[in-house]
Amino acid sequence: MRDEVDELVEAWARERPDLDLGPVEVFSRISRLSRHLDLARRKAFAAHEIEPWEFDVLAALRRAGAPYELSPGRLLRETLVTSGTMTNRVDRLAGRGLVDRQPDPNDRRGVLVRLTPAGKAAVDGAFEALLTAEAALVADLPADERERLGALLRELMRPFH
Amino acid sequence: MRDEVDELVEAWARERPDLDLGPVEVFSRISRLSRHLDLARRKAFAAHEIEPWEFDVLAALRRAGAPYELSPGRLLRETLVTSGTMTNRVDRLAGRGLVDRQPDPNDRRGVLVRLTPAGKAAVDGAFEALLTAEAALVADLPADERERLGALLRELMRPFH
DNA sequence: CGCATTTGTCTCGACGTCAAGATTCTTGTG
DNA sequence: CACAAGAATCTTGACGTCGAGACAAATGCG
Repeated sequence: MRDEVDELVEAWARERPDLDLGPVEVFSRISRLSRHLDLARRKAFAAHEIEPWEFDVLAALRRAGAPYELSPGRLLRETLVTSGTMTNRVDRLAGRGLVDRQPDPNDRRGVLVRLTPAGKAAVDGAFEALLTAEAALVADLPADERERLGALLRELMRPFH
Repeated sequence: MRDEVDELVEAWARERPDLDLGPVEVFSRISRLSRHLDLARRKAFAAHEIEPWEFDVLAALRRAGAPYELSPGRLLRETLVTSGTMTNRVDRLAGRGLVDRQPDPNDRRGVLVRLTPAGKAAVDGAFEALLTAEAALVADLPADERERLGALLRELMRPFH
C-alpha cells in the first residue's frame, strides 16, 4: 500500500539518514493531493465550461447570498489574488455575462461585482458537479474516518490563523 | 475551534441546504493548507536564497544520489511541469551555478543536468530549514495522530495512482 | 474647514508557465 | 543498411499573474 510519497521519503532517507522526515509524510502528501485536486476540479467543471479561477470568484459571490454582490477588494481577500488579477478576472467574467459591475451607492470610489442570473446558474451547476466528483474520491473512506480526517486537518490549519 | 473552512461550509449550507457538503470539509482544507504551505516554504527558503521552484528541481537531483544527475525529461516528470518550463528553469539554475549540463554519454540527443557542489550545499541547507519549519507546524499534534493523518492522506491519494 | 493620510480600484510592464512545433538523434523493421 | 517512426530537448508566441504605481474619493486630524 505504498504511494509516491513513500518513495520520495525513502529516497531522502537513503541520502540523508540523519534527518527526521516525519513532517514530510504529511505535508508532501497535502501538496501533491492539492495538485491532483486541481486537475480533478478542472475536469469536473469542464462540462459547465467554467475554469477553476472563474469558479473561485463566482462561488465567493454565490456564498455571499442575495443579492450576490461583493466589492473587488472583498473578492481579492476571499480568493487570495492581487488587485490587478482581480480586475482582469472580473473583466473576463463580465465579458461572458456571468457578472456585472454596479456603482457602490455608499462609496463613489467603489464598485460592486454582482452575479447575473446566468452566473448563478453556472456556479450552481459547477458546484454540484464538483461535489459529485469529490464524493467519489472519498467513497472508499468510512464516514467516521472521513470525519476524523477533517478534524485532523482543521488542527493542522491552526498555526495559519 | 472553528476555522476558515467551517465558515465557508456554513455559508454554503445557508445558501444550498439541499447539498451534502461533507467532502468540502476535507478537500477544501487540503487546498487551503497547500496554499499556506507554499508561503511557509517560501519563507523557510528565503534565508538560503532559494525559490520553491528551484528547490523542486534541486531536490529531485539530490534525491537521485551521487553523481546527482538526471535528464530533463526525468526532471519534468518528477516536478510535473512542461518541457519549456524545465528548459527555462535549468537555464536559470545553471546561470546561478547550482547545476550544469553534461552531454549524455549514452544518447547524443540527450543531456544530463547535474548538481554542482554549490547546488548540493544550497539544497541541503534549504531542506533542513524546510524540515525545521514543518516540524514546528506539527509540533502540537501527538505523534500517533500525526501518523494516523499520514495514513489517511495516503488512503486519499489512492484514486490518483 | 483645509490638508494629509488612507482606502479602493484600475493600469502597466515584467515574468513564469504552457502547448505546439522544430530540430536532432536513436531505434526497430523490412 | 536504409528509412520511417519514435524519443529527447529546445524554441516560440500567447496568456495569466504579480507588484508597483496612478488616480479618485473618503476619512481623520489639527
